[in-house]
Amino acid sequence: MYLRYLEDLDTRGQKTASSDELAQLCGTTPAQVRKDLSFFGSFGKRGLGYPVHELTAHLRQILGLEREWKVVIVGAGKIGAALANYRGFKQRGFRVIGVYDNNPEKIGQPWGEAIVRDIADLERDVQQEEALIAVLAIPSDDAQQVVDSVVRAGIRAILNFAPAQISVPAHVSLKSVNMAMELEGLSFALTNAADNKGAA
Amino acid sequence: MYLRYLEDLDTRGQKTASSDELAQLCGTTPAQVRKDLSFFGSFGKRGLGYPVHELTAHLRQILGLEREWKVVIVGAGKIGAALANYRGFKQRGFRVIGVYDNNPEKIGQPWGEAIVRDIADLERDVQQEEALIAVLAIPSDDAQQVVDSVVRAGIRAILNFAPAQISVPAHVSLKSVNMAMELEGLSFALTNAADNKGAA
DNA sequence: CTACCTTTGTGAAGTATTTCACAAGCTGCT
DNA sequence: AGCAGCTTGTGAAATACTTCACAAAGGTAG
Repeated sequence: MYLRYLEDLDTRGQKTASSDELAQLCGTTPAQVRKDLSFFGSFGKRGLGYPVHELTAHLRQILGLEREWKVVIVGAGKIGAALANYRGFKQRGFRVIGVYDNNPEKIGQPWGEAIVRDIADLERDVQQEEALIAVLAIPSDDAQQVVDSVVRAGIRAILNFAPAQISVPAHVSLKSVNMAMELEGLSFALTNAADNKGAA
Repeated sequence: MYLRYLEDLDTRGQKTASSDELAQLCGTTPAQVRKDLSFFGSFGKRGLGYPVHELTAHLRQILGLEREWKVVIVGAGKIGAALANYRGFKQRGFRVIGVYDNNPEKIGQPWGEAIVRDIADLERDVQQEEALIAVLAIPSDDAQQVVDSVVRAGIRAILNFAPAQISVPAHVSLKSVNMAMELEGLSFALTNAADNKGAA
């Protein structure tokens, strides 16, 4: 989160930013900003604040965004399309090396810059290309099966959009995004609106 | 999260579930499950576990899913399409009353069951229909402006997919989903893979 | 060079969350 | 009915996270 706002500031040519300023941008507190950043090192100058450009570079390194990550997208539906189109990925060093689906009508169709491939080739391609990240945008029923397959092929991290609980071995990182659950969280907030506060 | 798995169990006809079982499904601990549920009441039977069907009903009520929520989707791009198509919403009581865009080529086009409307009508429609939830799937630059507009019109909760920091008055709930940030989290996990564990 | 203003980095204090552990309660079996 | 085997609900302990508050620096103006 800090990285995003620091990049904005950097683009605008701002040289330094205080913990106070970052806190306001990120919707947190100055003390929080300082504690967070100090976990990774001592980047600021007392009396001045944090050097914007330098700190973005540090954060990029910490997050591992200096290198290029090869990503496969599984599922050529609407969510897959939204992701493949998302130019933020390329900018951040996430290169989509393939889009896969099991629907014969979709396989072979052009799709942005790429062509939808047969999910049967997924495991082989991941292994050959040494892709490390997979994005799952497929129905829940198929999710675990695909996960097992890409894990066999050497995937190390999975971003899951299927509303299903998925299990992975310890060496694989998993993050799930469930849109229905997000909306339900809002429903809860509205229903119990007594102490309702706007949150980020 | 509990609700999702309880519904699964209910569909499969399971009558009761222990905190142990729920914990395994949800990737947490039995003590956590019991503490969480006990916050809202005493639903379980000692020696038996939690009555699946009854508990789902309780949770739905707690989450405010008994009623219907009117939702507007702003942005008729890929993400908007993914959301409008998502049948999970209807099932959960979220009724999409309109899809809006500012692109003249899209306005008037059929779109699933609906027709894309002019974003200029958004504020009026929200007010007339008394929609309380807005989903934002638009470019970052326009986000805050649209937020201000729908807030004026009476919106009470916003689910934001634009990678922008948005501010809302205290009586409006806001949830943001940022896909680039999710991937960056995975990048961090892979980079610092020393103590890398699979997480939900 | 000194006085003064600003802002970091960080122990300590204060909150919040998670886990432990066990009494109390339910069911079924003999 | 009494016992045995589970499982909840919950104070207390342990752990994690956030906020406070202030010494230590860096900068600036005179």
